[in-house]
Amino acid sequence: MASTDLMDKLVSLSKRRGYVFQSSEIYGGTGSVWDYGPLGVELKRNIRDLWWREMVHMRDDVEGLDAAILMHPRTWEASGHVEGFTDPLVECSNCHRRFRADLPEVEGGQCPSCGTRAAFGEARQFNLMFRTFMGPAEDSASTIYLRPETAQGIFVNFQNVVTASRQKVPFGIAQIGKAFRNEITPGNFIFRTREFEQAEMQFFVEPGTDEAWFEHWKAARMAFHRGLGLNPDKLRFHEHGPDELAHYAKRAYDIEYEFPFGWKEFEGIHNRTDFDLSRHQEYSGKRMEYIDPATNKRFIPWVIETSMGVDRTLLVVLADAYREEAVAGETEERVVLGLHPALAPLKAAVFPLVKKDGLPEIATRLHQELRRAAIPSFYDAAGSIGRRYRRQDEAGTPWCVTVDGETAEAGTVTIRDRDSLAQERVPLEGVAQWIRDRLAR
RNA sequence: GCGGGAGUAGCUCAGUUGGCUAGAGCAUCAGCCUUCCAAGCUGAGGGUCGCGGGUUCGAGUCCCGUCUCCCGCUCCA
Repeated sequence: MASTDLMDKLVSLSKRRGYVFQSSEIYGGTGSVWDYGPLGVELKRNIRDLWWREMVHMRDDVEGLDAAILMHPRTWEASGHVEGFTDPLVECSNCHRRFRADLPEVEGGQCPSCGTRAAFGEARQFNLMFRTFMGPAEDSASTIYLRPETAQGIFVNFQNVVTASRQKVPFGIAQIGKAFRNEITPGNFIFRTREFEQAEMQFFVEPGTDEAWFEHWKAARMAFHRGLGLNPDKLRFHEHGPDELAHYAKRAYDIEYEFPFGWKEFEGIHNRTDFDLSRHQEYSGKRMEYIDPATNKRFIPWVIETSMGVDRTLLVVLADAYREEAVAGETEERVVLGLHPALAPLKAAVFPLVKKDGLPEIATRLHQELRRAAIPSFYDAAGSIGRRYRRQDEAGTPWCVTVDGETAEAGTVTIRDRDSLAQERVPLEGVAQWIRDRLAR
């Protein structure tokens, strides 16, 4: 399948089935902002929940946090974002490309792209941070920012968490939340948006142990994505060269996925050194040192960060799951979202084979039972049985349970597998357990 | 912000040199049919043709303006 095609198909399927809608569509849409529909919100929750389970619940050395989006403005001076995210840019009058005003060539009056000795015009300020006002009075004293990354909420709470949780270094703090950036070039569906969600963890370590922990988290995070069932051939690491490193990073690896529009990062593992805590110590005047209770050694911890884009991961999951395949005896291909069952918005759909002979009643009861067993289920009696299977294929539902003529006599139903199309007869009262067993795998 | 492309139903589109009440397929909904993989039958809902102005007896169609989206340009999750 042609790759740009695939993106169009994903956008289209997302809207058709209720995964992703464009924001404010009735007003013509808002650039680079997207809403998650009924299935999308479930998929996103599942991604968050799996991440949280692995990063927080399954570990003794990571604590959770949910910090506010609005933070004291000094935070962003300390973090370097006021400086690093505000670039004076000039535009070449010949090729219309923009460049940082402080590039040597530009200062020398030559365009780095087309090489002409071009007129650059006035430098304009590009601020990548969203600005708003704290309090109703619009004066400069109350200007604050929407956080451009969630990490700072963790750093400013470092001492609070140490005290409250009684954790000892090495340990981490994890949180999931929204961040905002006025990207110059948003695009590619939900890949680069101006409002986005991060799932990130800052792991605090003693200086000198940072390299080992970096390797640990690098491996752990890749293992996580493989565990989601993603095609390993489409996953890889990319190490940042010296000129790619962010202002705070000593070493950085991206985890990249081969999207239809190329290999792109959807998670970063960064060695942030002691940059952030040191800067907060400097700017706030508060001690950011950690005192090892065993040795009384004092140090500002180094930080290994894992930062995953939730929306990007959702796009990875959709792109990786989408397939079209021929069905024996049919001209139409079927569209399947082969989502890992743990990610699938609906785990099961329940159908009466036909709308008579009491089949709908039995199916409805089973549907209710599944829901009570915490198995998200969907009841559908509309259209032919094949049509209903196909609808669930597109929704990514792994199992369809059909109540048929044998159900009343033999007490069994069929469970149809989304990927193999195979059907298995299972006792009516054993359906919930059958599904639970497979979800636990 | 700059350059290019595009806006007609949920989707894909048709709509003639301006001319009847703006259509089709798919999708959706209701009913019928149907005992396992989208294809049958009957019916229904859904459009101020992106928005505003102009020309005209008459504008989806022509003119002007405007908005939005998509694609490309020193950003990163």
